[in-house]
Amino acid sequence: MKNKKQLIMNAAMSLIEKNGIAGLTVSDIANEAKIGKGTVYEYFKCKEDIFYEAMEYGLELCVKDLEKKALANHPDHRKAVYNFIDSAVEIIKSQVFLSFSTDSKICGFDKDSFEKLRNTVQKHYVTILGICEKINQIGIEEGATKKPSYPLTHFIFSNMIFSTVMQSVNGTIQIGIDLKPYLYEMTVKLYS
Amino acid sequence: MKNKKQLIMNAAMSLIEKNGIAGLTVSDIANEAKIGKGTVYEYFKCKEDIFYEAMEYGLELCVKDLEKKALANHPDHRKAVYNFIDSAVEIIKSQVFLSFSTDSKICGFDKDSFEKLRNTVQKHYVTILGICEKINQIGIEEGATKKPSYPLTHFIFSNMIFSTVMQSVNGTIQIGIDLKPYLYEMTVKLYS
Amino acid sequence: MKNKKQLIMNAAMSLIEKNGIAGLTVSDIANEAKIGKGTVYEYFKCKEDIFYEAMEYGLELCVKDLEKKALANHPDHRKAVYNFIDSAVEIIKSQVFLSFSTDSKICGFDKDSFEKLRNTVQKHYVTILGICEKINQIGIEEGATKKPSYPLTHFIFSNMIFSTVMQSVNGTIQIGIDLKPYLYEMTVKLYS
Amino acid sequence: MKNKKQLIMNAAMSLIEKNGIAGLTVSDIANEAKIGKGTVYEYFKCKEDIFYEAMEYGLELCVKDLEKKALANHPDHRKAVYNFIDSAVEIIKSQVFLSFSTDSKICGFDKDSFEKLRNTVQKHYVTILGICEKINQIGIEEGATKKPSYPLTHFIFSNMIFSTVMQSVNGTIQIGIDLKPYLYEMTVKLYS
DNA sequence: TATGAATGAGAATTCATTCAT
DNA sequence: AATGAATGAATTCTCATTCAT
Repeated sequence: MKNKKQLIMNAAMSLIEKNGIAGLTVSDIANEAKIGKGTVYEYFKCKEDIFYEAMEYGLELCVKDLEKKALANHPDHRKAVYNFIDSAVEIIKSQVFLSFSTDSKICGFDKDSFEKLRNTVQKHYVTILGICEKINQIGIEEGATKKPSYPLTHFIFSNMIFSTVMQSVNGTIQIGIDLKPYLYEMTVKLYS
Repeated sequence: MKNKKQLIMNAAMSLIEKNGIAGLTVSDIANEAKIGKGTVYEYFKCKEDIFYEAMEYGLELCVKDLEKKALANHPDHRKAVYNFIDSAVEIIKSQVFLSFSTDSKICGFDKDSFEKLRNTVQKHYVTILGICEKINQIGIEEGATKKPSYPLTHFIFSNMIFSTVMQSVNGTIQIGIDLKPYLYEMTVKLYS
Repeated sequence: MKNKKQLIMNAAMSLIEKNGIAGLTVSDIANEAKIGKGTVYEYFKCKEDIFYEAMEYGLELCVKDLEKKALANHPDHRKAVYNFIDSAVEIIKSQVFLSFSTDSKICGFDKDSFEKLRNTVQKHYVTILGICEKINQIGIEEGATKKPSYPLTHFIFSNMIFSTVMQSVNGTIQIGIDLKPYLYEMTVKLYS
Repeated sequence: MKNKKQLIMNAAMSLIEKNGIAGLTVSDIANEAKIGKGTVYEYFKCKEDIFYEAMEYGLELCVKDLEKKALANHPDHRKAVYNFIDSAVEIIKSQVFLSFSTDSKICGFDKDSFEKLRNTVQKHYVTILGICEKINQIGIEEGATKKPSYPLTHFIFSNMIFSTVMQSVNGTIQIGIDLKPYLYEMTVKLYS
């Protein structure tokens, strides 16, 4: 059984997805979590803390998931990128990508708390870039890609995947072709 | 002199940057715009309309700016990409990129209004992709790039520029190297 | 017509008398003042400020009243003391005596705000002691009293009047005799 | 070892002194008493009962203390008044004087409970006036004072002591002279 | 047109009280 | 007996919106 804190954070996440950050209320969170309103305050000092802790919690879960799935079962390079994309789809759907984005500056509540969140994001980015590097390592071994001159390429790779997947999932762009092979093709070019 | 409507929208933008969407109030907007609170309601039906109209307004300004700058003075391919990056920096700093992002789903207020905003975004994306295509046309003429098999590449290009610039501007990533040459190098690879 | 701030303070005073400090609510204050709840917050930052400002305001009114009445129409010594008692009855009934009492330390909200209130009380005490001195001056001229060796006597005099009147008004003590002549007699003894 | 009930009442007293009545919470009482919150409700029906019982309990202790100390060791009149003053200082410091004061009408919670408290106060006043009478009896025997025409004088005497001591202890008045001899002098005058 | 005082619905937060352990 | 997690009613406070001027 999940503990109450996680229940509250999950409820908050799911409500943010439904109503946006400006529409998030503690009453709704309590209802969604099927607990009393007062109970929320036994676990969190204030509403903003729920937001920021939920972001950090979701972020951690996602990065762990990404880490586990991307390189599971000794994939070849193409499979590893596909896994990365699949994981990205999950993450986007769970809305945690929000916290990867510095748009959280805008979505968030105040600058101080945002700083704390940004630090967490940066910490997790290190892990993500490490995953990207391992994926590219496979590509290098296969002769498909090269080692990039700067780690920034890994960053561009992960951003390409996440931004494309996000806009595809959310319908901002309508794409007629199969995304995965195309993104793989682009990946190979980026690391060429 | 700007008209009142623009004054209000600019005030809203600047406040969103400072306090986030959850912290946006009509009182603050009126103060920032140095007009009366009641006057705001002479120009906008409700607070959410300010948000959405400001987004659309800013978006339009930005895309126009992008269109004008990127291809000004018959640039070569590298210069055109550099111009695109410069314009992206401006756009990011003005926070309008928010509306490009489907995170606005999360930042926004309700799903119906979001649909309207998304349609505007899609319309502008067409313009942006057109700009990207024109830029690449220059690359093709120089022999630096090829015509991509799918327009999605233009989309990936613009996302690469915007996401990298955004995170650089906002400090989520610290980059030791000079961004422009590196992004140009990646552009050439993407379109190879 | 009284201004809104005074309306709110009067409402608060009257409710404190009815329900005590622990029972004071902003909703009740708004209802009593026949204004909207939000309006209260246009005039006061928070509930505690209403309490402290009302105390200071009431205190000032009372001291002014005391000053005006006690020595009105060139009274003889007995009449001056009687006037003082009459004014004390008014003050006690209006509940402002609360703020004379350091019990406000207990009734109040926090130590910092209490300090501010105490300073106001001390300031007004100076005025009150001045009134007492003037009253005694009349007694001296009549040969009824003497100048006390210390001003503390004035203080004891005013406390005697206020505490006796308070407990008589509130019914803590039941007194069979006519209070005024008795208190006058005691006054003469104190200043003998 | 004190029993739980007394522990709770002492905790409440000490918290009222710190935070005022409006700031008194059952949680704080439980913490201060180092017992569980639920345990408080094993000994008291509700929060207000703690307040009123604590008042009565403290009052009883004080009056007993006053009774014991004032006339201990066959004091002369001056010594008896000094003892009374010393005891008053103790009582003021323990904050129970609050319940002597009809300001408790304001500090308290509701009128019914206040009636009960007032009855207790009146009962104890009888004892106090008895003590004052005994003290004055000594004065009469010494030829220093006379029997007052009304018992109200005892009341005025005790009020003079308590109000002066209270405001001295709490700092509302700053007194340069030694309080005890002065109050004794006044006492003799009152009973002259 | 422009204003900002007034409002009250609704949000955040507190806390007395209960009850399962 | 003792506890403290859970609760929701009640409270403080906010702020979008209105409307008289």
